[in-house]
Amino acid sequence: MSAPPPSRHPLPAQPWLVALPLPIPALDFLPPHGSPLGPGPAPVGFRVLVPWRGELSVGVVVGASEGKPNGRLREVVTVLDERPFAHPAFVAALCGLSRLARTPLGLLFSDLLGVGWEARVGHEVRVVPGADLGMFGPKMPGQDWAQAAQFAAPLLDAAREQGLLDERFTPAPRTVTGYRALKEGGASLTLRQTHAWDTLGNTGPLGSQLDWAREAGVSPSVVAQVLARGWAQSVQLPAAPPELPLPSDWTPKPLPDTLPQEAVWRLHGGRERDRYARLAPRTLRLLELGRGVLVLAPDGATLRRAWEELSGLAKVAGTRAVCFSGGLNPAQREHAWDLIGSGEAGLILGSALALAAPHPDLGLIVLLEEASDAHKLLSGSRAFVPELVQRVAAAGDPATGQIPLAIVGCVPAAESLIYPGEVLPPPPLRLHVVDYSAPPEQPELGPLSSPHLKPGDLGYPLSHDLARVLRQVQERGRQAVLLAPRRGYSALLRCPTCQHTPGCPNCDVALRFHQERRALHCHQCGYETVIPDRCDECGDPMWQARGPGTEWIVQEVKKLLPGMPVYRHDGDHQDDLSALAAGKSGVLVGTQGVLSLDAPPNLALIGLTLADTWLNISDFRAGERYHRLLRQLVAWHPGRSPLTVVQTFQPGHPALTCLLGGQDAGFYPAIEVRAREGLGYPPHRLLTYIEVAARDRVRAAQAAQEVADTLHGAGAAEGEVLGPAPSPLARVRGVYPYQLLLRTRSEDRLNELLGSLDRRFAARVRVDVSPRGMG
DNA sequence: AGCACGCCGACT
DNA sequence: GTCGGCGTGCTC
Repeated sequence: MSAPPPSRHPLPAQPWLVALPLPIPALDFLPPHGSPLGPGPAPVGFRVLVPWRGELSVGVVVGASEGKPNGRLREVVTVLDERPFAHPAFVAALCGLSRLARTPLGLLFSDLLGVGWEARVGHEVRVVPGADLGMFGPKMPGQDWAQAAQFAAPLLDAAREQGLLDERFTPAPRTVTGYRALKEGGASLTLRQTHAWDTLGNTGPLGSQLDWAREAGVSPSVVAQVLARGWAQSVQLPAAPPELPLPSDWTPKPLPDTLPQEAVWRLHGGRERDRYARLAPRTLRLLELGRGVLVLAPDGATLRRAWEELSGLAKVAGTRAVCFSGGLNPAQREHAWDLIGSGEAGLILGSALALAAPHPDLGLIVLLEEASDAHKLLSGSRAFVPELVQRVAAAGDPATGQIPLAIVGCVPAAESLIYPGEVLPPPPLRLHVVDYSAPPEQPELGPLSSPHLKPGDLGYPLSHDLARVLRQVQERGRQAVLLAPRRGYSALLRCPTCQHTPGCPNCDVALRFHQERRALHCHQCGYETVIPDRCDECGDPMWQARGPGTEWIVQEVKKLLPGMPVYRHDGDHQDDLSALAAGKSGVLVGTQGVLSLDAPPNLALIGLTLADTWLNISDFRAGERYHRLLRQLVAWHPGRSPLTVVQTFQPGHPALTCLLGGQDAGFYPAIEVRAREGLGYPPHRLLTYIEVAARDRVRAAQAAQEVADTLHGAGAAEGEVLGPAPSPLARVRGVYPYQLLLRTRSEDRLNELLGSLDRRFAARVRVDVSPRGMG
């Protein structure tokens, strides 16, 4: 950070590879001349300032350049850090993924490094002694150091490129605007104003006019007058460290550490709190040894609960816990990062953004709910966090090697079963299945089955069984939660005469019906329209709703239980649930998102109104996802086991029946692993999704075929390439996507095949090496 | 991502 | 004759 002496290095230094937060590959820059870091190895994970399009931009050093030094390279202007800003294992993981997935490294960095892209430095410039900047115009730096901000950045860069600019950088802590008393002022002050001025002089600078007024015991208008009359001025003061979320007081009672010692291990089953209790002794021991523990959660709700359960351990171990996620403001992020990098905070809990955490000695990474789809980033890189976490753990520390990885969650992903570990026993279960498909002589599936129902007389969308227990909930003043498979009133609106369903003009999907807004809404692109009076196919004025959504269920419950408070919680609408949280009787209707809330304390009943929606998705993970939802539901309440009613047309699905059979959380994933063997699905093969899309349908189809031909030309075997096929949504946001799937045995093989696609095609080609939620 | 360059349609 | 659409290519 000090001024580089204006001497030139005689040796041609090896360029550094620098990632910028842009969707481009890492670029080469020469080390800063005169820097002590110059001739040594590239400072991986350190941030640098580099010339970029006439200005300066922050980048992260990812390694030494492999190519031969190109004569026209620019130099790094300064190194911003004194220790790695991103963990070297994180950098290595991103480089590896970037190579395999053909994702620009900069895109991965901008998605996954959530702090530090703003250089917090003072920047001063002057002309190199003896040089003349006159050719750049009149307003250029002179012999004395001056703030760089006064000069035009492109002109400074031109001088920099010519080697005519001397620059120095100094750490610039965050500041806040404050107020300081001046000895001399302008117009004279009143009595009160003099008092305010006096107070400010005695206390020293204060952070705001309001603080100042409060301190002096006067009204804010008085201090404003002191300022206006020139007896005080605003100054930049170093900002106090921002407040970070407080750790919880709670610590789990000490248990012996019986967890595995392997490099990668897992812990599944039981209730969430049981798993944290088992994890606590290992975490505590590592923290006491001064090592770091990083816990990664897929979503805000899981992170909040992990923070509740684990953050109290840090204090016991004599260190600090920090929470790092998108919820922090920039000042908090910088402060938390500083605490991590210095080793002051040993326990780090966070979202994917915490994966870069530069703790100097990580002793364990804990990945929560590895099967959750929320681990799939929705932003540009579409990275899958568990895949990255594995790479980070494997890359490890140059000194200590692989970082141990613990995979912890409700139900193991089929991919996790290869690792050693433990499955905790399931919590007590009270489950009742309502069979919508069955004639009445079906055997009883639970304590509340009604053997005398006639077909078609089961009740829909609330079955008679569910209605009866709902009435009991009301009579006894208890609480119930009903899950509907979707928001809105119903899945779709259909003409009973001609079966026509209004579709989205942009996306070729059926529009969802929203009763409340009297609107048809596309859940794909957001298109919204009013409900047409008549079917635009046959002109019939009648419409019929199909497939219950939250609005419909709310309406049914209100009809069934007059006087019972009914609340709704979904993506469109969140009622105030404080009455439920206080234990008052009521029914909550929501989508799967209600699982991110704390279970209502008096919960006696959970109803899954139409389970089949989780199975009808054409995705080979549908069964796994459905099973996980069921397990999460029955383990939701931390202390009791509410009656769970599942209404379904497929009561024999193993994802459901294995719960009734008392199997543990590892049982169903093992079934999945066996079933997927013959299908060539993960974990037996790596699945890669390739999308070829263009505005013009024919061009997209031809390019997709060309991609397939290229893969076959590169030696792809029968069964390694599937497709191309038009996407199930024939048109999305105005483009026609075609899709291909690769099923490869190994990463090397995948890399080989993808290598053949490293050229231009007549349509946009996108590769996803960890696809989720597709057929 | 931005931003420039470049090549074809509707307009002051 | 230009203005402007977005396809293609580059940034060290």
